[in-house]
Amino acid sequence: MTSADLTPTAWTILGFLSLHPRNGYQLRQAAQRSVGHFWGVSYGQLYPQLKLLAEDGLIEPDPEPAAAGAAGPAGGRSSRSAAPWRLTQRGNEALRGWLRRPPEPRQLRDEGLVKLLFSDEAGPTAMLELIARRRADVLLRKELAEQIVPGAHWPKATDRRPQSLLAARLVLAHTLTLCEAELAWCDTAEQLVAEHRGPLADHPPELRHDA
Amino acid sequence: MTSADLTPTAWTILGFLSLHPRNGYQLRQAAQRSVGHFWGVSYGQLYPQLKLLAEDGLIEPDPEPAAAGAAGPAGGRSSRSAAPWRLTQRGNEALRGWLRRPPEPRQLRDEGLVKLLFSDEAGPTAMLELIARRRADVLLRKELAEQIVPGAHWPKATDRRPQSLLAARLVLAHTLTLCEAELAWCDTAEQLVAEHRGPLADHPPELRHDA
DNA sequence: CTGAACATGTAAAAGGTTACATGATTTT
DNA sequence: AAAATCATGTAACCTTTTACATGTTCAG
Repeated sequence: MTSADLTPTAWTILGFLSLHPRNGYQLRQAAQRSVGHFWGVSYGQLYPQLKLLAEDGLIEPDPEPAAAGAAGPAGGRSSRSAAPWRLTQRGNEALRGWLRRPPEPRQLRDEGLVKLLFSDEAGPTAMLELIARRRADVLLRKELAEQIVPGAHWPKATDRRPQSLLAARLVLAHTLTLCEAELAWCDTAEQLVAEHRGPLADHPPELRHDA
Repeated sequence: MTSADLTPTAWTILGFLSLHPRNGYQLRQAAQRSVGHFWGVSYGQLYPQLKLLAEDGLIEPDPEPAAAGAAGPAGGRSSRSAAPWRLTQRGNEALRGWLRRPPEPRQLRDEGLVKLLFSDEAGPTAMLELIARRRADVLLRKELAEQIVPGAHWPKATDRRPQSLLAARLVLAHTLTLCEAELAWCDTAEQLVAEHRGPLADHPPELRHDA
């Protein structure tokens, strides 16, 4: 049970703790902010998983010797926040093992797209509504991502800071690229619906999407 | 319990049946092929849901009077296939109601991205591997999508065929657009990792991604 | 005749989300 | 003093996935 059996949520916890120690609340916040749109972490899983990880000896309470230096606006916890967790040696090893294994295939559940697929009979207005809603969602996602500047506010005193911030930048770029592509799709999609509404569309004779 | 309470899978079933009648097996195949990459439908859910939908009077066995016309390579069921289901009037109404309601927010679980985010310490090779794997996945997804021609092989005799095939085209375009964007990201990402590996990267002083 | 594809189901387990419940601390 | 934020947890529910189990039909 030492290394391979953890739940996806548990691995995420280890990952975030590998950047620096935090408590449960901070953990969920970090996850929410930085990977929320492609990796949900809910309280319901978080605390039980923390307990399990601690029992397995993969994480432990941080003695937090790092009260050093400037208690700047970012670096220091104000007076007393709850006990942060940190990775143990074994936790670190487990994390590295996980990172080396090939990732699970990505899973997407996009009800909006499904509705769109079936909306031929529902009419162009319904389609436009789905597209508009999607645009709004993507726009929001993109704006949230743009507020992220990879790595800022890393606690100064605490070590363990990754040598580079390349990874964070790559992930950020991924988000932005896909958001932009999806916005572009929204434009074309709206156009196509509009065109279709007008000339009543001659559609090619034989085709196939579902069989 | 008539209309609003169905599971996501059940709505998908209704959606596909609204295009034309099919049996469970065909249903799963259609779902797999056309929306598999953004909407999973597994056998474990499928048959129980079919039963429930039938009990609720939203679907019923198709009397299949449509043995008419050419028994071409595509149109006709060869000799005897299993009983197909079709939408009832109430099923159709329920479906339309669902289509009008705003969709659930899309949910993504992308372990590859999470691993990438934590792979700074794992090194450039690990990163490149993650990117390469992603490229392969996306490429496959794109190729599968390209084989789809919206609407072909719709059973000729059966009516209920949507007036347009616009919806299928939009969904297809969505898939292709996003695949291409992701492939472009793979290119840049690989480049960035390579650059980083070389000059040892001067990275800007203060930043922030997770806090 | 043999293997592939067709076809339908069940049971168990895993996992996640939501809602509920509670209390401390900090800010207004 | 009240409200917001911090903080930790539990329990029920809901779904999906996976594995198992079985039988038929069709093509080579």
